[in-house]
Amino acid sequence: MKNYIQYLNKAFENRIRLGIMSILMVNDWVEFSEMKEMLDITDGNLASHISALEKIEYVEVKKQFVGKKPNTSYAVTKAGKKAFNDHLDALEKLLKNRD
Amino acid sequence: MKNYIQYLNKAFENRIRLGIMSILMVNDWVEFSEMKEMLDITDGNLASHISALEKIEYVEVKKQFVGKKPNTSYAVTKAGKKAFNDHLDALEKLLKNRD
DNA sequence: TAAAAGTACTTTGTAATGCAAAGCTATAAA
DNA sequence: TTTATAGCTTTGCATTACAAAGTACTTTTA
Repeated sequence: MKNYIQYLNKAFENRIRLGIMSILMVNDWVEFSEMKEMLDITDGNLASHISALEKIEYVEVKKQFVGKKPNTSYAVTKAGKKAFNDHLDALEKLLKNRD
Repeated sequence: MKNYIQYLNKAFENRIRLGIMSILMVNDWVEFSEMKEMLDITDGNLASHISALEKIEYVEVKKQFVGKKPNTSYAVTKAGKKAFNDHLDALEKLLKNRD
């Protein structure tokens, strides 16, 4: 048997980061507050996980004003998409292609 | 959108425990040394993760002698199977049934 | 028969991680 | 002028991860 766990991406081990990525994989540009509500976590907690994904360039940020209110939105980068798909492939192999 | 991350099982967040469970889901009674080799981790590390799964009764242990050597084997319990399948369902929903 | 090796842990120590709560900055609305 | 909103950052504490070393018992080897 091949050791598939080595291909799992440490960045996606945490449930919140898994949630963030799975949201961003199917939604272009999601707002901070929207994401916070979807995941049902504190703003500080979300900020720290998002910034971890930002630091490794899996997520990009857009800051703008909507009307007169500040608004931050997030999207997954190309590298983030690849990394996440690779992770899902590894997960699938781990779970199904066992011999 | 429903918040699916809440249904993920904390016990399976770690990659090694995910590996242990996915091995035990398809193999009845796997030996300590065999598992250690499959996962390619230190014996101490394996022992601690296994004992965490034992403590919550997702894994059961059988100690015997094979010839004259001590031999420890592990299997997933009924509760462990259910918990793991529930976790996989949650994962799948998180990743695919997004709306 | 003494030393080395194997099996399966347990203990120790340290670093990393997770998270809530509080604090902060800036603007805007009441 | 107080309060609210948005989005963080900092703090502090508890938990987790993991390597390395230690342990106990048995067996093999020199």
